[in-house]
Amino acid sequence: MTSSKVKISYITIDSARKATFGKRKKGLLKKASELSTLCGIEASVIIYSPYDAQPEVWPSPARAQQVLSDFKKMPKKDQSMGMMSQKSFLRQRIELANKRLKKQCRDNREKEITQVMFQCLAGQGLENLNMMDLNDLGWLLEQNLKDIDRRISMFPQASQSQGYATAASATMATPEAMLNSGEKVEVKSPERGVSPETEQRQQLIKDLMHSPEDMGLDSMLSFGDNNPNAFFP
Amino acid sequence: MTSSKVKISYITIDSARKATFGKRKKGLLKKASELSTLCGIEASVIIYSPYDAQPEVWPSPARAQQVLSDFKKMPKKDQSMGMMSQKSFLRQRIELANKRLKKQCRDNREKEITQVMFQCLAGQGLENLNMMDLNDLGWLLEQNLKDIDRRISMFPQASQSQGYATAASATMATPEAMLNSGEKVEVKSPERGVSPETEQRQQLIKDLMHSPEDMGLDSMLSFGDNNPNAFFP
DNA sequence: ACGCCTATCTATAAACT
DNA sequence: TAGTTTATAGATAGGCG
Repeated sequence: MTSSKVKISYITIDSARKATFGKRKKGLLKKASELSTLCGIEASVIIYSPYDAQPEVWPSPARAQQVLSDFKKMPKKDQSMGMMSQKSFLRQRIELANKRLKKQCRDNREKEITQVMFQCLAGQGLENLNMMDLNDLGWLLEQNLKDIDRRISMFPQASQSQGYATAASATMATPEAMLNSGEKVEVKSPERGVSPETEQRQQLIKDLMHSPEDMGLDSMLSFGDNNPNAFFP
Repeated sequence: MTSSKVKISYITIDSARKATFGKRKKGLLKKASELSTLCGIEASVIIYSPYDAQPEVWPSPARAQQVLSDFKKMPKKDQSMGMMSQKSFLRQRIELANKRLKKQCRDNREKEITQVMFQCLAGQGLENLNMMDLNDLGWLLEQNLKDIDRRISMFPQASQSQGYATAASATMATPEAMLNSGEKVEVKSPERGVSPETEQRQQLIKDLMHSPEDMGLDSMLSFGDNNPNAFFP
């Protein structure tokens, strides 16, 4: 059992080095988490080793990045002030956290509605949706249509063969109208049967989608930064 | 004398929290450095607290950033490979370190010569310059002149008086030529201290300077990541 | 190689200056 | 309030199964 004072220098024996690495990594992360908890501060540890495929990042890549970008965003004045009061420091952090939370909520909502949209495309109908969902769905469709229009307008001489895409945009370009008339009624009485409009639209959409799987429809319709690996792309 | 088992939860007493913070921060950084040394790995710790104006970043902002950007630059294949051998891991790191060193050398050389140029403008004359410096100075002047020409040509009716304030700060572009002569020797000892050549050159430059102490020449000539603000510009 | 154990070393909470 | 001391909790090196 450990007798010598443990010299801190590179361990040449592979197995011993790996063992030590495992233990000490664990210890370091624990210490970091304790410090963070005890003092209510933000901290981050990055360990980049050949033993792990990905670098170990505590508490998470996103948090680590956040700490940095938050700091960058802070007004110069605060940065140079000798020491913030604990209070203003915490307030600062709370504000930023709230901001992030809001953004997260927005993104989640967007993903949710995107799901709904695909369900509709798959023929689920809009009957079970409430007002808010319909509103958001409308918004989402609008955004997507704008995007489609923009893309179409990039072809200076759209030939007939692209006709369906154009038609799609032309036909669907009135999501507000869609929501304003027939749909709202449905919201009030969700139990009602499928309206003619809905069926018609479903058919239209199905017709419009020659082969939904082969083209990157996903990438065309999704937006926002869905990349969970933004930190290590 | 510590008796209780120390619950890990936010310390409400300000003074105690601050004291603990100081101790534990120190401990954490020590642990990190030990881990890094013992296992020959790259690690980084970021501590963002109201007690320090700047976030504490170990071993240095630049290193921290480097670890991340190095990783990003790695080919996908290596990232997904379960575990690199220690050897290839180290080779990878050495390559990247060398690359950085080369760039640093280039940048330093450029700054050196820029200094020389200003000395000349201040009337020091060219007597004390050796062949290499003269060559590089020539190159730098050429670059600056080209830049000036380019800028002038952007004014349809350029007046004479746009002058060299613009030119001075512009064009710090990468001179391939600079790499070819003396610099390569230094590359062989990556991460290490300042080589004799560099020292010699530093002396040369200092001799050329009116007042060596008033301008941060050292910081300009030194290698590695001495810039504490690089991470948080 | 992997996990468990325990003697020993290290970090640090609390007391004290 | 900050630095120093000291007793103890916690981390871990090396041994063993």
